[in-house]
Amino acid sequence: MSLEKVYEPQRFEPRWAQWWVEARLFECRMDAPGPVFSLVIPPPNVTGSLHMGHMLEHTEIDATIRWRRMQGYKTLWLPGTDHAGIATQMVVERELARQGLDRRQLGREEFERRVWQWKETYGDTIKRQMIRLGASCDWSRERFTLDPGLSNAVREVFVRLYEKGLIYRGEYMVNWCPRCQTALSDLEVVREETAGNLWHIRYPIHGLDRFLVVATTRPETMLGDTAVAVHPRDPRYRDLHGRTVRLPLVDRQIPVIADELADPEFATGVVKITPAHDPNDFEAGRRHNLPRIQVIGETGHMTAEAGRYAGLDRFEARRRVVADLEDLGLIEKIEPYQVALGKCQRCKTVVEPLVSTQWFVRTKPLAEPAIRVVEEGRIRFIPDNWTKVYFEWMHNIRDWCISRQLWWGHRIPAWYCGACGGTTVARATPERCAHCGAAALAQDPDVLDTWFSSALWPFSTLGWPDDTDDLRVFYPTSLLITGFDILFFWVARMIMMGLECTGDIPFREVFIHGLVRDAERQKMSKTRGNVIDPLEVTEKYGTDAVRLALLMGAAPGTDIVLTEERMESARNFANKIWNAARFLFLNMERSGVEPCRPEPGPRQTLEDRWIFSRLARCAEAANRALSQYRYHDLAQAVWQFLWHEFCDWYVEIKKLRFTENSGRTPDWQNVLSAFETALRLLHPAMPFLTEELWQRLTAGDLRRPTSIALAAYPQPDPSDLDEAAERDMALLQEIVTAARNLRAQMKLDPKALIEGALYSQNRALELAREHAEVIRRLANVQLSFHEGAAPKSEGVLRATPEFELLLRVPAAQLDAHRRRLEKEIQQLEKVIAAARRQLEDQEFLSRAPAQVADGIRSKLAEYEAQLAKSRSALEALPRA
RNA sequence: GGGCGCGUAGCUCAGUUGGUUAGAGCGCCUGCUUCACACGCAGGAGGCCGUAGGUUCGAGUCCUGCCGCGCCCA
Repeated sequence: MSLEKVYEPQRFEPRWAQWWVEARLFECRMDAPGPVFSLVIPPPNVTGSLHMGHMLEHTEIDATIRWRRMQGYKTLWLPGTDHAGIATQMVVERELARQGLDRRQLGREEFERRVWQWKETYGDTIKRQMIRLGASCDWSRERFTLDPGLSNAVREVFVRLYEKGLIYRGEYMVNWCPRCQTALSDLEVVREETAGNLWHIRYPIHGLDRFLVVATTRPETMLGDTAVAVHPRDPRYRDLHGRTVRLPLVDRQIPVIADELADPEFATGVVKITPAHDPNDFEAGRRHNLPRIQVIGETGHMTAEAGRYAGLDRFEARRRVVADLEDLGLIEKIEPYQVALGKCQRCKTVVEPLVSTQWFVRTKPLAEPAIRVVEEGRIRFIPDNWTKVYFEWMHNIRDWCISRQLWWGHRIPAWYCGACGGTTVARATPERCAHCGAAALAQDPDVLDTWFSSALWPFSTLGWPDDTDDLRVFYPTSLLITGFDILFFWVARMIMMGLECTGDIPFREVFIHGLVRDAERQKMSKTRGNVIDPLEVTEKYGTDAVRLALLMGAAPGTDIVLTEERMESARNFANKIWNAARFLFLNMERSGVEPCRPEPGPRQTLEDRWIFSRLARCAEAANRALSQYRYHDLAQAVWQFLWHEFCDWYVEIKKLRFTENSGRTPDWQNVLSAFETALRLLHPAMPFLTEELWQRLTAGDLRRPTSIALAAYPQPDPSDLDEAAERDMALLQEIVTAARNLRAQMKLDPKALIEGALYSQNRALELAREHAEVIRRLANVQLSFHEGAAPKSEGVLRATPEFELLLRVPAAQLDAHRRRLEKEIQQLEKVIAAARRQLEDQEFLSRAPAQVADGIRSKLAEYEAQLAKSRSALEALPRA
């Protein structure tokens, strides 16, 4: 029965983690009662492993879902993983490269087989880690984006959108990653400010002995220029409209066109137009019917169109082009220039804008209803400022490139006819071309953007497009908890797809959590080497401690700073609770009390009335905090209650009440009931510790639920609130603190029982007399009690509006006390002056609510009384 | 360039609709091997709430400018 002296979470956390899964505690039964609360996990990358960001996210989700479950909701937390196309393919390709293999050598089928193999080997890592960390999800409903059901949903959506004209195929400029060999969506390109140059190049004007100087950050693309543009109203160049210039190095005559793309303010005001290698130029090329000359190929090497530069890497080509231009005297100048380089999110290779044929989602029609549901408040973002970010993006949304030149993912369900060239899009692999009936069909080799399947996650995981029980019961889901970094990637797209496919919103609330940072407020990243491994610190401090450390910092709208100190301090809290329990168990044995059903007894004492009143307030705060995703408030509320109210005062006072072989007294009933309730309040934040202690504490209760996770979450009972008890207790605490304070000031021997006297003409006197034992125990002071004011005799006096406390001490070391009194008097004079000034202010009196003025008046009276007492305490002080 | 946000104790952050001596955790100082806990107990120090104005009887809280920092989008 007895506990180890120190909290050692490693001894019990793995055991409960395993039991929770084996006992299938968190699998949602369809016949479970209560209102529904459902949530799908933001699916982690199947081949990845858990990092601190996941742990924060899962801790917040888990706290919320455990709370709802305890409140009696029918709860579902649906777990699963994402196939993460590019990332996973990269990992496996790297592995192949180590064996000297290339996916092209293996062929598509064999490569896919290898990736699946990889998934089987490493795909469970995340799951195992989540289980270890206590995530209370329903593993019977675990999903993977490439599961047959989910793949079916992907096809269904693709076909539907294609048939509605919301998915189309076309030749456009896309972001191409030369390393990954695939197109990327705009979102998958990250901009990085990089030091570069602005090269000013002279283009000889045909028929004139002049140059037109263009400025560019990418000189190698000049080989593909098919025009130069000036602003139509730029007076400097008006005479040149319609002329041509000779493109150096390639000797091609290209027109000078007038287009607003040219910014007269920027550099020379002349811009070269390379329709095949720049999105703006691509559009300009269309406007002016310019040819597109592709000089850079898919691997980032120059094409045959680049003439003598053909075959060179694009950056090498840049050096050569610049050198050659310099030799020709065609470089006017080179200025240093900051460029926002687009890089591949995955591999950081500089992205090459290329024209190619890809599949796109027409987003505008999907965005409109998705904007409306947020405007109407049917979906709510928390914190609210994300709403604006969402609107901003949605209003400026661009079509979404969804095809990827990868082998790992959902194959695009489109077939091209070898006979008529027509496209057949179908749910099931078609036998014949839908247009000409020919059997010569070849499926599009590409796969879909991973986010396409992620966008369906809230309903594809529940069985859509079939009309399943799960879908009917759990959709729309109640909540989504995720990070702001995937607000556009994922959240916005889920809303669009949810509305389009199911006709309903995918979730009602979206809580956006912060980023986990290190002690220097740096983002945690592998490249910085400042990552904290969740499993490692969990091993060191305990899962509960790491969870609490995360929650303590998780104020909505702020990032979370996670340091060793914080985890240590949370671990100390766990140890405190552990030892409080240890103390109770030791004393239960002495008193002959068995673990049993905790039910409160009659409240005969002040401390009992007080603790249940405080407990009710704590329950109120905890429930409110959880309902508003204010996890730091939850942590703060239970911490304050358990440590600074329950342990520091309540248990200390109860030490007076416990006697040997007393049996189950009302004191015991109340202590155990209060502690058990507090454990339930704490459970969503610290599931392991609370389960361990609760199981032991209630072992004798045959009617209890099998786990604290299934016990009721405490709801505040207004009848527990006891203002009088709280006032009395506060007064008693003030007396004890005053005595301790004086003792410390006087540097008295902590072990010596000191004589003292308490003077008061109100409640404090009676209260202190009734609780003389408590004061003696907590302050080591033996008091006598007197009505009225303290005499101006010798002694150190602590004066409050309610009482004066006098301690008899040797007339030494009084200076510190004198200084303290003088400072206190000074401070009081200051606030009294301020209060008086305010009360004499006619404008304040006439405009401020009477309540406020009265408040200040009574405060002033208090200050004045206090001042008088502090003065007399100072006078009473014997001269040293 | 456009947008969003932040600046409160040495550090990290709370501060609900403007109102009564501005709070917490960590750190710091002093004293304690008090029969649950030194991962502890008790006491204490420390803040012109970035800056300059404005609104108001009253501003950490609302408005504007400035300084510094961060993020997102082009």
